[in-house]
Amino acid sequence: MNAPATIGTTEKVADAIRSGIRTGQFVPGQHLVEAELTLRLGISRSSLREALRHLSGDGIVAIHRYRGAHINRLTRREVRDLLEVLEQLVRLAARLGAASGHANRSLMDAALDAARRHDEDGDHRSYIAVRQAFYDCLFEVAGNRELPRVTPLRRADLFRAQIRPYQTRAQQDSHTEGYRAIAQTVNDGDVEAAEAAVAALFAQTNAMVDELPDVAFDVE
Amino acid sequence: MNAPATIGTTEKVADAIRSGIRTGQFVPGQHLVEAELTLRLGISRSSLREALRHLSGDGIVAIHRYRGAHINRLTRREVRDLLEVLEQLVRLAARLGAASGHANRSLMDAALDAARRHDEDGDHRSYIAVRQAFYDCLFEVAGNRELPRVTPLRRADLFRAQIRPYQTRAQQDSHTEGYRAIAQTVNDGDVEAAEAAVAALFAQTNAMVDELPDVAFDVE
DNA sequence: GCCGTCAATATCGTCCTACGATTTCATCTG
DNA sequence: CAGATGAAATCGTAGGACGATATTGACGGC
Repeated sequence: MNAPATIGTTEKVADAIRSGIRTGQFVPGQHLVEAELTLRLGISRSSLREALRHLSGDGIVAIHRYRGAHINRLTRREVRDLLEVLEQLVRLAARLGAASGHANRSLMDAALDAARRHDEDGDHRSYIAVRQAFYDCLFEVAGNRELPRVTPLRRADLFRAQIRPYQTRAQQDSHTEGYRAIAQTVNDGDVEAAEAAVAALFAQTNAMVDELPDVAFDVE
Repeated sequence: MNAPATIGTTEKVADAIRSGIRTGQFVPGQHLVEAELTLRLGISRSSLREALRHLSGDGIVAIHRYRGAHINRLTRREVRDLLEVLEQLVRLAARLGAASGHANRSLMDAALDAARRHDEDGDHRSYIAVRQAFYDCLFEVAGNRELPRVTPLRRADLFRAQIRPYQTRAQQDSHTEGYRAIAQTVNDGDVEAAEAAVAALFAQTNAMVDELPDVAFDVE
């Protein structure tokens, strides 16, 4: 009864754009012309505009009156602010997950498996899958249903898309390893270690942001 | 250049509904019939639907396919989850605000003034104004622009609306005093005291939630 | 050659109508 | 009274229309 009986056009379109950002089909800063998108996606303008309005609420697209919608492109400062908030929420999730002893071991195991698989093939697509699976599991284990709603993961996808050209394979692996460390400590039920693992991951990410060139970000 | 040149219909409608929730014009659980709202607000169905889609992103209204939109009504558990997340974000804001020594004293002073004014007249409308002003100031002082975006304050408004009939004047005053304490500690630049003040406020709110009757919440 | 003005064009914002899809609800039947 | 049934209400999506505004490129003055 809680399952969405059928999926609506608006959601499909929003998902298409969101996943398009992750796959590189849409690039941050890109202008989204309504007429073109309605043709490409085979939908009406009404549905498209509803979807864009939905995405603008998540901070994924920005809508300027009479200038239309474009995929957001974050400034360095926006990224820093985003990471600062994200860290708190992920830390809370890790804390809750570690504290709930009866946690779904199997879920985190799945994330660990995904991480291992990533180590093997090392594709960018699999990196995305690992990230997605990791956070899904973490929120599931945390058991707080508000958390996935407010956590700006989709907005963080923008950041991921922006830095992709400048991210080395080593950095990616290191990041995945960070996920693994968090999953491990959460699984062990070690609250303090879990929080420390989250802090370490974000410290690393923040350091990377500091080293990235200006061109990776939008101008102030 | 960063100012929204003109305000669009969609935003106006969304604001109307949001403020309608705060003023009691719309009540949690209420079914929103498109035809009626378009008449009441004097807008087209397209604009209304865009606004509703926007609000659904904030978790203020829920949209079920072919059954329309209704103002969300939170369960006790949803409120607990919401408060848990909210506390972390407000704590971050307080920490940042207290740490940034050069903070806008005048802003927090305004919040304090509002709180004092509330103590005098004690109207519910002024309570809302205090709350709004307090959080606006806090986020301003914190200086993190992602914070106001993710903080589920609008969703907390739903909670406020639900518990209004069960909240005593003393509880309201106590809550306002909590705002005052946070503002004070942030103004003083005392990071630890600020975090403690936030924790105290939420401990109090959580205790209140535990004591509220079941009828104040939506059924599981 | 550079800069401001101005018209043409592209695009958006809003309103409107239409119609199939689905739920809701009163009614009928056994 | 339970379940079937059909009408009404409501929603979801499509598509067209038109004014409003931003963008672009041409034009002329300096």
